[in-house]
Amino acid sequence: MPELPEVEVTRLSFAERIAGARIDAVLVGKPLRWPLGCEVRNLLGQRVLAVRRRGKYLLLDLSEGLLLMHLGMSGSVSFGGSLPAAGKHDHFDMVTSLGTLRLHDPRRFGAVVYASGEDDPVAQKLLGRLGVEPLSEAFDALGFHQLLKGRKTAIKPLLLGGQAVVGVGNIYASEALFLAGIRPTTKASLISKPRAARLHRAIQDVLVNAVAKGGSTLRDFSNAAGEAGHFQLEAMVYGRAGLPCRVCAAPIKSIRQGQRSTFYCATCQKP
DNA sequence: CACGGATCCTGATGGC
DNA sequence: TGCCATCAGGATCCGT
Repeated sequence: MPELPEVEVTRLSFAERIAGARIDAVLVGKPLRWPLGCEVRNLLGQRVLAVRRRGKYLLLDLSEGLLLMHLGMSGSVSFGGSLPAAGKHDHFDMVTSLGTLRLHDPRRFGAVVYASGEDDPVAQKLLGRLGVEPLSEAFDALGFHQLLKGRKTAIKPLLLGGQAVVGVGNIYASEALFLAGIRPTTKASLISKPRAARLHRAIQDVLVNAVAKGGSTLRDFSNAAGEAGHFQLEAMVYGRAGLPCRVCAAPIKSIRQGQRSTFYCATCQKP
């Protein structure tokens, strides 16, 4: 569920409410992708100063450290003053003076990791190789084109890799390539400067729109306050195999790239 | 180093 | 309370 828009919508839904909270208790459930990396008692008494985002990570600035949260494939966060008792898929509860922050993650590809700060090797291992933020000034069309020129792989799996740009996942990669009119199988190195500029713009547009709409989901995404997203009502290609293209009515195609499904319109998107 | 594939885990869905 | 195969929003690790 969580690509950049969902993570950002989640962040916006609880960042202000949790700011200043004192951590009173932490309950861990089944193991997540990586171990917490510290004793629970090290967290107690610390304050949550702010919540930031880097790629698909949520970064909770604590008074003496940093908590990195990742939602994996199936994770969601809730924050509130009266959450129900932890269920079988609630694997991290942080009870604070302002409410409980809970990570719900059936598949457990998500993680909560403690680091002393962003320079901590633990944090660097997770954040150090991430590409540029797509909604920041640092994401520029020329630099993006330069990066594509050096890569032989197909553009769609490259977008998922997180080295050229972070935050674009399987849904928005297909959507952005549709908006840009580029076939997902096109070798990155063969994309011309104007087409790279179009893709650069499409990535920003699709992500900004998704954040504005409250995040997507094919199923059950909701933010930390329990409100659902609406993007699925407007997907141009994702999940629409065999259905008519919303622009030209040709049937949307579905293929596999790197074990992931890709959707595109063979008419609107050129190799 | 760049690339493709296997892998972690649980649940939903659809064919039989 | 049927069983089995397939697929699902991510990202790392391991060969080549």
